[in-house]
Amino acid sequence: MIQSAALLMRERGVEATSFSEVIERSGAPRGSIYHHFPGGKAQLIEESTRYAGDFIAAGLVAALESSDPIASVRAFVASWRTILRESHYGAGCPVVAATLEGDRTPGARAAAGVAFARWEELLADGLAQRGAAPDRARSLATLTIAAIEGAVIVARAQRSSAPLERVAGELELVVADAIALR
Amino acid sequence: MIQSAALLMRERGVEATSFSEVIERSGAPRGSIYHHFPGGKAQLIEESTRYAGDFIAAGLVAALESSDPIASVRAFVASWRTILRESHYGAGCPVVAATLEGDRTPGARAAAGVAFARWEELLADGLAQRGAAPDRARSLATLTIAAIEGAVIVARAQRSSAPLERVAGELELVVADAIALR
DNA sequence: GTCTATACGAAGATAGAC
DNA sequence: GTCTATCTTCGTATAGAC
Repeated sequence: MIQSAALLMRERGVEATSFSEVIERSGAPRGSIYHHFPGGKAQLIEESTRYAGDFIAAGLVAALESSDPIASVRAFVASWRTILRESHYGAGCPVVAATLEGDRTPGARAAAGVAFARWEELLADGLAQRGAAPDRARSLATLTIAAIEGAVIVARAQRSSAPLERVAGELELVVADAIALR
Repeated sequence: MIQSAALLMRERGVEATSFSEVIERSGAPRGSIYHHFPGGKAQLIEESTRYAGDFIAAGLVAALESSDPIASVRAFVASWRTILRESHYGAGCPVVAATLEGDRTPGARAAAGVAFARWEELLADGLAQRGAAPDRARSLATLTIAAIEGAVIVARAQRSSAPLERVAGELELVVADAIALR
């Protein structure tokens, strides 16, 4: 159910993700929703946000296995490209969705903040260890994550991966520069 | 009503923006909703997205009045900082909201795509005219818009303007580099 | 144009049996 | 744990009077 909710969140947003659809997609039994999630929808969304945050963090760790930081950025971008393409630009990031409609589910928004911070930390450490100027590693990481998340949104609106490709190209230049400056 | 809807969209998202609240905030008469918007909510959201897109484009034009492209980026960032601060990190970008919940309102998503393209065009032209390497102006513009939109989201999730500041700093470096390389 | 009243559906949540 | 049934609320949309 948590996974299904995350998938629905990234497609439709939090508010448009209903229990009915989560049940339908996950095949979970109707009657046990409030047994597993006594906190109701807010709890489900919060846990799904955490799940998605961890999932994407794992992808980031995998991308950072390369010793080349540019290859890492490229691998991270590639995973988003795949999501966009396979969903016909209908799916984005569940953590972003949790942020945007977070006033009604403060727990989910907080979980989104934690997820972003975690990704940033992973990426900043990775960049610093792989030759990026240490004092710039953190802001580079923030830029990378923000730019990719933003690019995914623009790509969905325009139903084209071109914005993501342009952003990816620029990010590669920036990372290369930051390493050369060291 | 269009303006009120845009304000609600940027705070709560499309799905959570109800006619009742639009009426309440705008002071418009209940009975005339479907007189002015025969297409119902979808039409209202679509027109609000266009309105917001034009509004932000106008801000971008104003920011581009400076002859210094870095000052332009700084001015654009400043307007987002103000929105975040004044809303206590409760408000983001209505055009982003229209994109994320766009499956149910394809017209609004399309309007969002047009808005992003327009901003990108304005910024790319401005950067090219102000000394940015011509062949990079467009991808620089995409990066700038995507990164700022992404930073606004991260800032909301973390209830802090720090991510926006870090992204702004990096963007200034990138733009400065692109001009120096010319 | 704007009003009131209302139809209609969907969603979250609860109760109590099994 | 899971089921069925139901409650309540809320949202969009429509109808028809003024």
